[in-house]
Amino acid sequence: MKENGKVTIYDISKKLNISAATVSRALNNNPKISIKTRELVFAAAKEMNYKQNRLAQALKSGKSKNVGVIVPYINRNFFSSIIRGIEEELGPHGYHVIICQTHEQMETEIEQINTLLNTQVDGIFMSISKSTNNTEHFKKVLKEGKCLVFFDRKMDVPGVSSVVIDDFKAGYMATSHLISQGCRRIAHFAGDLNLEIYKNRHEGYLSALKEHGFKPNPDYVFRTLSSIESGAAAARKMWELKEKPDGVFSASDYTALGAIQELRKMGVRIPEDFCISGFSNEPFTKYMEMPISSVDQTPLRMGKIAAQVFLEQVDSTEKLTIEKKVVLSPELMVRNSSDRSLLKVAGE
Amino acid sequence: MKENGKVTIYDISKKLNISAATVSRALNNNPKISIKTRELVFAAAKEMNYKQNRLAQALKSGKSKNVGVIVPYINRNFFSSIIRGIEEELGPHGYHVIICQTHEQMETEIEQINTLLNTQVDGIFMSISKSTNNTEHFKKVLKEGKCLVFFDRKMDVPGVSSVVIDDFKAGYMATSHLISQGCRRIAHFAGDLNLEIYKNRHEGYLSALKEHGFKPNPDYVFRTLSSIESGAAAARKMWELKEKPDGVFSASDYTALGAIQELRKMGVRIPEDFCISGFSNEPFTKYMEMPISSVDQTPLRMGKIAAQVFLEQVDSTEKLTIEKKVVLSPELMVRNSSDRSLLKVAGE
DNA sequence: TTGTACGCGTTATCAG
DNA sequence: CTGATAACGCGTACAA
Repeated sequence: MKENGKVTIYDISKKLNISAATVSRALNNNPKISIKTRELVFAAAKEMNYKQNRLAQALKSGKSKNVGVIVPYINRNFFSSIIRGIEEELGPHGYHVIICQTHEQMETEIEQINTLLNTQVDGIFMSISKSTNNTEHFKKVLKEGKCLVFFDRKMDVPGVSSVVIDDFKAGYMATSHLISQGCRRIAHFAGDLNLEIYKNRHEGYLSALKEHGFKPNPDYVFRTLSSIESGAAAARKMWELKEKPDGVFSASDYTALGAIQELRKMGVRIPEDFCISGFSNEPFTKYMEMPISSVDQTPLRMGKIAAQVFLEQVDSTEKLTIEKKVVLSPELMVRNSSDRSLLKVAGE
Repeated sequence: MKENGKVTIYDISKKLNISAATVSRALNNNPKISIKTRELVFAAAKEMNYKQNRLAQALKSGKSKNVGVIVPYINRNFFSSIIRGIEEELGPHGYHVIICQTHEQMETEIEQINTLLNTQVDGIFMSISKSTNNTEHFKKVLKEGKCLVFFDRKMDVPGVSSVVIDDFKAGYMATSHLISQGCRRIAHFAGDLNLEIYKNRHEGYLSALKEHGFKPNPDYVFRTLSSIESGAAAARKMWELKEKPDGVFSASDYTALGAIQELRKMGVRIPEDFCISGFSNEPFTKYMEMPISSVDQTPLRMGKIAAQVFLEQVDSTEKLTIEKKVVLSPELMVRNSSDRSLLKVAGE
């Protein structure tokens, strides 16, 4: 055994007095090799503690068996769950997952894409940053012949596949649910309406209102950030209205939480006086004493499906650029913050 | 521009009628190259949209500029925060982070290590799985001359650095805090005492009791899992005791949460009748209507420091195998579930 | 200051 | 079935 643990097929070939090419073939189970030689090689390989050098393999084949995943922040539950899905789907196929963060900055997003391409990844998965307003860097990925898959936050780029949830439907579902609970003046905490996902949630909200015969009231739509403070502020503004809402569909769980805290301070009873549904199914929503209804985006499934789309693409017969758009259905988790069905029974 | 975007230093050298070596040197800012040539090369490189192939570089240099991070599950807040810390510290140094999951299985842990070594990573960061009871695979990493750094869950292996928090101190702090709040019969939800971290928390708990003149009561120590159900079960068992505890230091936030829910059902007032502190500072603990006290393990910092340890190691003058043990101090986050200081004031 | 030649570890092609 | 040779893209002694 050599010092630094770097055993190559050459070392094996010398020991066995055969050529390195033969060793390589034996190791790769090439059919045109004698069983005897193969066994000899495997035995020697094991004995010498040989390991394939995937770097050399990659350089030769042009396939690194690495993929990059770019997200705003990896320690957000939603993103880390997606990454988990990708890893679990791709791992068994021999891929490694390289992670990158953008911190919501387009410049770093561009930089991350560049370094990933330098590293010769076989594909890139990503959720675009909030500040991204340009698609040049995405096109570059395609130009290099690499596969690109968007998840959740996407832009329309020809040739790029995407996996998202149906945000329109999610908004529609949540709002309809509130209506079914007896809410009549439903507000909306909208998030950044420049982002496709928030726009779609908003439209789903409007659609549900109209379909049930309610006239949307622009005063009921609040621009919010995804934070507790923003939710509290929105709640206060909401309560200054002449005709106070009796429910809200919030495009963020954090905003929903802030609103709940604020409304409680003001003595509003939930869900009796006011129903609320959040978005993302953040872990905390189900742990509260008053669990918060929320829309689950099934991130694990999202990651797995994104990975499957990638696999189809790379396995497919070469240059045929497929573009696949997968739209997943969200799941509404109804919890106490919007569930009036058990109110009368609860006589504790 | 070539078809597949694969521009090499050869393409540049041809275009400029110089040798590839000169191009390489110019690109690497080798001092012994004329400024004029350098500028010519840079201009051509930019124009031809040249990108360094890090794979080839890595094969040549023996340094891939990739590190692997192995954790049980990446979508646990604690782990994803550590990974974030590692990425943010290492990214600026040109490293990429490859993530792997063990699902708490030693066999997959071994496999992940092997494939990471095959990929020629420059180092491996990891938190060992619960079922790991053997150090052979760790030694193998060292034998290959790669740097290994444990974080949080570690084993003692000569030559391996580690970054952990002081679990003993954490247990001591939390327990002392409960005592300071007037608790006299303090229980402990212990987790898996075979794991070093839980053992240390338990010992910190015992130490605090003794130091304050309390005699530890074995009946007050409960073996628990890190789950809500386990916490509820422990609470019930606890309440069957003749002398009921009046506080608990839980080694897990989930267990603490389960206990709180169960105790409330039984009409126990928190923190008046019973104080509780959890562990990990999971996001949900601070969002509850009754925020839960918890020990913050400062995972972001932990990741950054682990990365720094790695950098010191690889930058150091070669084979000198350094072994660095960093022990971080935990931070106790005191919240309502164990804070009696404001009880009399609260007259709302 | 620049060019030549070689090697990193592997696989594919072409002979034999 | 097996061996020699080239090539993937880059960096670097050595020579000029």
